[in-house]
Amino acid sequence: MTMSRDNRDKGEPPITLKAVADHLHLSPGTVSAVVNDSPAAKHIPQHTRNRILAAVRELNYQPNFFARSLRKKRTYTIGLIANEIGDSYGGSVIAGVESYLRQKNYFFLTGIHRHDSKLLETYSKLLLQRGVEGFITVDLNLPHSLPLPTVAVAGHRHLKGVTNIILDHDRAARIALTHLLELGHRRIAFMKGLPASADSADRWKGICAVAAELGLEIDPELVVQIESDVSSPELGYPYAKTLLARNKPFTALFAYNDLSAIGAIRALNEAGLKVPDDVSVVGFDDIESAAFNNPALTTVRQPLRQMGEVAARALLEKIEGNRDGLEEIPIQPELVVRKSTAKASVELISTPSMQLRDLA
Amino acid sequence: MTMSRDNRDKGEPPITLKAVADHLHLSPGTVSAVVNDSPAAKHIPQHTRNRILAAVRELNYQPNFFARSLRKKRTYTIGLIANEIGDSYGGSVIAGVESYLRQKNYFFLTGIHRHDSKLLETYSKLLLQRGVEGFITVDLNLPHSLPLPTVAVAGHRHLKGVTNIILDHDRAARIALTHLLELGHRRIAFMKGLPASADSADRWKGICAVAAELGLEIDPELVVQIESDVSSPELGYPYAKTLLARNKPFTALFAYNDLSAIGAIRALNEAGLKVPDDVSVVGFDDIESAAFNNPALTTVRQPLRQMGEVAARALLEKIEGNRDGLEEIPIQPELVVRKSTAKASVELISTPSMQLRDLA
DNA sequence: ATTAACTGCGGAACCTGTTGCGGATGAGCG
DNA sequence: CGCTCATCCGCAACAGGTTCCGCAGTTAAT
Repeated sequence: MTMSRDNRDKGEPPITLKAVADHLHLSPGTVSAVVNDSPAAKHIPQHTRNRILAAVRELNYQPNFFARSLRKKRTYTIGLIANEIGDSYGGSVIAGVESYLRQKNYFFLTGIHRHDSKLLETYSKLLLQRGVEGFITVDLNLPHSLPLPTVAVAGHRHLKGVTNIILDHDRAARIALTHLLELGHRRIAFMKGLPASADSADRWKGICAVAAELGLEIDPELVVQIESDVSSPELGYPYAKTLLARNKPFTALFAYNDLSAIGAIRALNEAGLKVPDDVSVVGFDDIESAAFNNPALTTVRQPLRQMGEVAARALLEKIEGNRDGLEEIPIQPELVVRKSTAKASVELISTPSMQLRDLA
Repeated sequence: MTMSRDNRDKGEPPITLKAVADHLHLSPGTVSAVVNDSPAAKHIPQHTRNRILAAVRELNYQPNFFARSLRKKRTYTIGLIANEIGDSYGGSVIAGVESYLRQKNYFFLTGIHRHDSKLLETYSKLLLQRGVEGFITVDLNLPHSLPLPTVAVAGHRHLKGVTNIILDHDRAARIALTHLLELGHRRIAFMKGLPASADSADRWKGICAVAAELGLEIDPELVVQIESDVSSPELGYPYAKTLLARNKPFTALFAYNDLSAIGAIRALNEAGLKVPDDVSVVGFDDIESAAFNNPALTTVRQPLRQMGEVAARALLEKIEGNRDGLEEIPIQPELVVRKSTAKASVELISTPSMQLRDLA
């Protein structure tokens, strides 16, 4: 019944360095030197090397990772601190990190804090104990710098030893707003992101700067602040409702991200407004479902996966080069025009589209 | 310029057990016993314990994880082998795993194989070297069992020592087909999943069995086999086109999963068919974007996050209890009726809806 | 008054590799 | 033949904990 497998206790004992050495009537030190091709092996003749390498293969010797780490103080492991692992933003970035680390034979341990700042502290301690050699944070404003090389994806604070991977939010605002202006939109509504989301402040600053430059006035009544912290389109739905309830006409909406754009479209449809006929909607990120939303979303693309790869590469350079590296790595966004934006209809500007809803 | 931080070489030396012991004029062994509250500490009086614990706090002693692992042969780490980390299916399961492991102070290392079977072998070796104590696989048919306790999410092979977490595909087929039949659908098209996806075979078996039982005939011409391996709605789009090209009328489509359903809806729309007016579509999984698709997707919900949690719990029980555990843990699906299914229109059955397209 | 049992803790071995130092061996040279 | 030097490799310390054994000293039981 309780037939224990006892993989830990019984079974063939693993092949240790000593076992290989005994097998060859050599000392562990010699075998170690050859296996690692260390400077100490300078004077080991080829003949002996071959014998050792053959035995290593024959016995299928696998060095004990922990013994090695203990001695060398290298773990080839980094800590990845993110808000969530299953959402489309974090998931894409993490996939990028993973694929770069894989090439370099590194692994990562995750600390998923779900915006709980206490968890953040706990995690950084736990990961430190586990010997990570650096950190990557995703969509997080670090309250203070960490005691190891760090790369922050979408981090904005300038902290000692932290490299920020940041999108060019000015350009992002410029391409999105120019697109909407060219389509004839003047009354544009905006969503501001959750303050806990690292990009929120900069993205908004970019929008304000570019709007001023382009002569576009931002009506405070057409701006809503997102307050909830979910990573589903539920993120945009209630705030679009709020916007509609203000009864101020608008012909376009620049959402905080794709999720909130999709939720907003749902709310607009429910109010009897068609996208893009009555209202154009622009998203942000270009997550996978953006292209397959109905209507397909016009959005500002962030190369999320690539940002993950760049972050991983920058971190390994800091770790292995033992240098501080760049303080900032800019990433260029790109406008992807799909079906959720169209020419502003003139009538709707004079006859506020809101009234359609009021009649219904 | 090249001011090296050298966190690894310089800086205060970390507090070791020996440092604490010296500070207290005790031996490392004694301190260790108290810190771990081990049986050896049975005879250590409270007074001494307090002294030790106070010093530990005061000096902020953090045991070296690697030294500990080396000696105890426990790592509190598991290996997670999945196809992809950033997609909505894998991401949700992984989020569930993470949240359970977190509570138990375990971590996980990932092996993302992207359906490359060589990578799978490489990964299981690498993870083994890194001392993982068990494996969780996600959406993968293991070719052979692994030398450690394993839990397979959506695994179907019966292998020694492997616990499968599987959805009740019979029930899944029953609730979906019953729903469609009740709406009057008789000509139902199906998508079969990629053979590399672990659920494909069982899901199809369930559909065939239940269809037979309910007296529904499956027309082979209304069945398409998915052959591509992407995790975006692109997964369904071309296959829905194929289906349409066969020119066989159908009033409903049971897609392989939500992604393929969303892609299929796009293809149907492009062919001039309205969902659900002309064709009803049922998805599978209930990923986050299903609810916010337009039309909102009727789908068979798999509690993915919960499946991840259950997998993690089952694995830790196997590891810590040193038992084989259950061979199978069934999970119940649930039908979520939204807006992509509706009554079959009678005319469309007699006048095949395909002809609408042919006229256009 | 022995003896046994218990208390409190030190010492040493062990886990598995890595590394600096130096010993042994043989060849070359004067 | 003795000396030097290069070659090849073993030894032992070390990384930081864990755990078993057992020594003293004290207390309780016989």
